[in-house]
Amino acid sequence: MRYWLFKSEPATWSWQDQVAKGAAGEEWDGVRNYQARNFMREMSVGDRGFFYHSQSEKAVVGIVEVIAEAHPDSTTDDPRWECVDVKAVTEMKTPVSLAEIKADDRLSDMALVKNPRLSVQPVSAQEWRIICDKAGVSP
DNA sequence: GCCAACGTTGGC
DNA sequence: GCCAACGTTGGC
Repeated sequence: MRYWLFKSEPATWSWQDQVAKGAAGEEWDGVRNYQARNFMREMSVGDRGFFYHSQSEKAVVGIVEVIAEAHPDSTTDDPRWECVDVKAVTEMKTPVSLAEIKADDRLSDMALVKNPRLSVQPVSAQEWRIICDKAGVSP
């Protein structure tokens, strides 16, 4: 199983919206970036991902699970764009802020820090554990 | 609201 | 295939 991070503007698609979809989940549509799309193509059902709120909040707020592998993005006719489906799994007891992530030397290699514009990115098993620990949830 | 960084587009 | 222009993103 691999770990990922999904970034979303809460005004467009928030953690609360994701939770409201329940076990049925929702497609992670709207990605129009090749790097992000390629990461989604690498995902398998059962992979876990952090749900990150960009803009005003700038914090990891929850954990989602991949429930369908990459398929055409229903919001466009352009066959280049694909997306996976994810469902909400766990809400962070304590959201982990970007400032907190930047302040931790062990997390300095994260794409979130190095390439903040990449909307879907991989997370190492170690980074996963560290952030879950900060969030007060089990990995 | 501003600005820097980055990715994409289109002309050559 | 290169590069300039442009649009978008996201942190501050």
